Amino acid sequence: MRADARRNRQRVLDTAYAVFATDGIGVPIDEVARRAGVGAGTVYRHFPTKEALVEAVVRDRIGAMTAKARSGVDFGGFFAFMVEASLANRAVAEALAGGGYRVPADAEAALQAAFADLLRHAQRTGDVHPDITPDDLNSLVVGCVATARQRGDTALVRIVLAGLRP
Amino acid sequence: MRADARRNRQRVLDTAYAVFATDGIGVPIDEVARRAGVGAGTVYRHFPTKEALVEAVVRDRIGAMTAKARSGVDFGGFFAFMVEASLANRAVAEALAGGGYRVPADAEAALQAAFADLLRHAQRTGDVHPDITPDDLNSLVVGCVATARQRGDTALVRIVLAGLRP
DNA sequence: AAATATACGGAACGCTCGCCCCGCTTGTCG
DNA sequence: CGACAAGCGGGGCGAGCGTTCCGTATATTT
Repeated sequence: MRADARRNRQRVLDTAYAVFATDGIGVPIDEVARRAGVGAGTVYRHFPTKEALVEAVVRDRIGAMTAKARSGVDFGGFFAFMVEASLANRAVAEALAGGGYRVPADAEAALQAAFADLLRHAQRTGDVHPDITPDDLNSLVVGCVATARQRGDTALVRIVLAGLRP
Repeated sequence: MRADARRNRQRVLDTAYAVFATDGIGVPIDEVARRAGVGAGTVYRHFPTKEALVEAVVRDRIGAMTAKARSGVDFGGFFAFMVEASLANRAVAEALAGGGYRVPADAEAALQAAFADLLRHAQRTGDVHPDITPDDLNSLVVGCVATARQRGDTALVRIVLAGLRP
């Protein structure tokens, strides 16, 4: 691959990352191209569809979340981290909520598996009610993100965590 | 106003009510017109913009919620009712979440006032933690709706209500 | 029944946006 | 340096949607 091509690809990716985080997945590709200082055709040469570009960005973020879950944080801390990350990145919030674009299945599965491990541990130590399932958690994260987005803070995560106690 | 005009207006309103409830605010006006058995021009004669039509529908639903809040239900029951109503009516859920179209200010204010009264009472009787504010509630409803929509049930409302206890 | 205002349907317009195409530029390699 | 492939920009196409327009139809009034 030619050097300028690789450079442009990275520029597009970085720009898309920033733009999608701020303005969400709805921004036109032309706008991403403009801010990256390239033509729309260049974007489409590197990412065959808009969805492919979104997926590249979201996959990266979900991967970072999974890594965080494996880094030794506790359950509550990770829950708060996910909500904060979604608040800081609108594209992630929209993808998790299932609005149109989907999170790549394998990345989502890895995240959920990591989250489920944290949950199991928290249930063993008595911090979380034993009836809660991993599925419940995903829904709760979506709800907390919606709440946090509307308010601009994550204060209400505490309420949910309090409700999860045995 | 001519008799057929009044009839058509009602048909459009009823159809919009059903279509927006099922498919959300995103459905094209042409689709509403088609299902109502009228032309698009007829819709626009009775409702100058799409937003006006949406507002008419949403205002009605918010009004029904406010009436429910004044009907003597308790706090938890009303909270669950709001979430269920939003789950049953996608347009309401989207309007409350602030996605694009706005709830008419006066209708929203009336609902919030009614909800705040219920909250105060619940706090006096010791069912809800005294630090919770009416604003917190609105956010929580949005979050619970997002959760409920993703899962298709409202089981997780209990978790939030549990977290609200003193 | 004739006259008139009112309402109707749906084609058409303008705009946005995802995506494609093609003439030109630029990096790479002998 | 020269030839050639690889890459680039941005105008253009088609689809979807909100909104408008106007020739036709119908309710109302006398």
